[in-house]
Amino acid sequence: MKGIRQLAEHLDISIGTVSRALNGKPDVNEETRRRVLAAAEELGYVANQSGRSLRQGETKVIGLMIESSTEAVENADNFFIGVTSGLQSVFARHKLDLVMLPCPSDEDPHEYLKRIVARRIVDAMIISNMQRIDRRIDLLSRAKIPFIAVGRSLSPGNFPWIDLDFEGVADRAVERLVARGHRRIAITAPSSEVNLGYVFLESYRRALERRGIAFDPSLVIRVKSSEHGGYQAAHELLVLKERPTAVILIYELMAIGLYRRLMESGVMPGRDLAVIGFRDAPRARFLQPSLSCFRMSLYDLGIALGRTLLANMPAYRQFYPDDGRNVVWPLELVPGESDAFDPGTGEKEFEPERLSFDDRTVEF
Amino acid sequence: MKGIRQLAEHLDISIGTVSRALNGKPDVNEETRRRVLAAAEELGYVANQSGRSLRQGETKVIGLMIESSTEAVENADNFFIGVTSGLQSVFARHKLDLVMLPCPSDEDPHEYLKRIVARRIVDAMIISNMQRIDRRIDLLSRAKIPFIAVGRSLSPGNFPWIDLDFEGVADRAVERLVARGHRRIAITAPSSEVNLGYVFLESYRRALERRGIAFDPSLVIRVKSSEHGGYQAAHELLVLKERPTAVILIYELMAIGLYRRLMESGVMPGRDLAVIGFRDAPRARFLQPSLSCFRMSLYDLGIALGRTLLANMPAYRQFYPDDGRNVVWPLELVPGESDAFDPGTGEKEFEPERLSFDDRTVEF
DNA sequence: CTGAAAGCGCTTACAG
DNA sequence: CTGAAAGCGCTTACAG
Repeated sequence: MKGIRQLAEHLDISIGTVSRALNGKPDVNEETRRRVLAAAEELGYVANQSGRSLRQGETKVIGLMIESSTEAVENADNFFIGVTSGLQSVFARHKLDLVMLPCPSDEDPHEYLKRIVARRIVDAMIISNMQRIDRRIDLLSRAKIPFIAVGRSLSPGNFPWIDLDFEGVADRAVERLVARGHRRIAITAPSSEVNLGYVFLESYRRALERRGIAFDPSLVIRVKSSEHGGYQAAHELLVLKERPTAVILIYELMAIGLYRRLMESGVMPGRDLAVIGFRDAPRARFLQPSLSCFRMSLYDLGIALGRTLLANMPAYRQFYPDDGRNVVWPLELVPGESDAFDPGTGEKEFEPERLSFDDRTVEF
Repeated sequence: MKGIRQLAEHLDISIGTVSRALNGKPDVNEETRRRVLAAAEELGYVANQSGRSLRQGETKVIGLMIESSTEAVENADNFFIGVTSGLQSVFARHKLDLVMLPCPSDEDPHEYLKRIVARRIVDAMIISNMQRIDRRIDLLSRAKIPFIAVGRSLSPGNFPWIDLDFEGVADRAVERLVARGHRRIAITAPSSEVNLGYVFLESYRRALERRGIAFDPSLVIRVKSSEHGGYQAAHELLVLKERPTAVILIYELMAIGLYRRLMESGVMPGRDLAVIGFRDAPRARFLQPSLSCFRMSLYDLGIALGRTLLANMPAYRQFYPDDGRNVVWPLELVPGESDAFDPGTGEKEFEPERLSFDDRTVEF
């Protein structure tokens, strides 16, 4: 089966009628529609997207830009594939397809996006990994391509975004640690210009301030946002002259590297150092002792992103009258054992289970 | 800037000449070309892809289908993002763009692919997660869409694929373990119909046979190919009446869950049970004791996939005369500490470093 | 309810 | 070397 013309000839009707039948237009005889649908199904006809797009001026495709730099990939930890399901469940209602657009690591993200946008491959974009100043916002605004950003940016202009509640995370983490008596609380921060690093650090600083604790720049450990960065962060903590009694991590995977480096030095998270992680990545769930961290539903975030994006597209706005913009997405604390260390007594508050390899419960 | 017409009017020449200049056709005055290129750059003109595709009958887009079922996602562990870089480096030479097409988890992968193919969104496909019988092969062959599969399948017909060397992995793992005196060697296998499970299991069976060891079905542990599956696998190993002394894992992330469950029972990999893992996932690198496993370059695999795919596309075949099909991709053994256990003496061969939390090297 | 025709933005024989 | 024109496969006013 080639095109609509062949299908029309096969049915001995005009292509216009075939098109109308296929697209559910009301002014088609039901019997005709039935025949058309049956023939299309039988012959496996599906409209060529280029033809449709050219005529309609829209592609029915929405792009999710993914940075494939090593660091971004490490961080992602399936963040995007998780969000994807939620996005698709929204888009499916409107027969919109989602494609993930990986920016080659040797190409400038701005140039890549420019090319994709100019070629009109997609009707709208979802961008993430927002930088402190992110020129992509200006690019998309000028090109009048609807978009939504996963994350805020200092770049001027109003634009729709949804960001994680870094303020809430930092505040609750500090609150929890201070309640246990911690005063020297370190924090990790990304070494790049990614905006969330600034937001998180500023939130941490304010959380300390609210509790009358002076901000100490030496307790801000700048490392790559990766497992290896976590390893490095632990190393830097261990060599600090005045060591902190607690550390708050950014990025889900840092905890794994941090644990490893600490344990190499015989420092046990939750016993010798309180650790609070960020998002509970699937990988991190297997850490021992269990990590106190924050949880969110990637699926629900995907739905919110999808709805907010569509609410910003003229053709779909009507379906999402209540979906505005600029949501701060809450995360829920998942208490674990990693922050049980009490700096006052120098002891942990409770005995984490199954810590020692000698605590055998099955004879082998 | 809208279309080529506006650009042509601005330059006061015909759209045909603009098109030829932009597309590097030889029959264009160099001065004219220079002017066209400059104006396009200045006005930010890029050809509308739908127009091109419709006229040329090709989209210059290659799709990488991704299954977003929970299990597939868990397994992926950034496998695809790793391969993506290699693919893009090949495609970039031909101005081909790569898009990742995530199949919604509630949609049948076959139907999804059918829709994508029929809509002519891509010129060629890369498919993976091959099933024992995989109807997508037939679908793509019939539709005459060039494709390459990451993985073999029993489905009939010749088709290009590249698969990992499961035979080599199984054989070297068994060889290594047998050399250390193991006779009861368990293996994990996926509980699904994914073809690599069958290939791996058969390879393991033959590897045992070559060394005169009887195949024992009770030593085949069927679990989900995920961290949690690894956890379950360890559990099943622990309750076996006649316990194995070694286990070979499939899928990169299983090791993490397996380690956890073993340690909960005081069973130390490398000391009480020999463990050999599959691919050295970034996550698994942080395991203690270090995992003996197999390594490969995802980037190089991506390049090979890209070249082999293009060698199967009429328009690009000429550039890749030497790239055939059906490569079995080798993996390299990375010896670790996890298979140091000697079943004869019941002792490990060497003391894995930094195993005990009491082996402190830094005072805290 | 249906058909004939225009036209979306391109590329490419073809004529000059 | 350039321009005018055809046509890729659709959808959609428009006429009947």
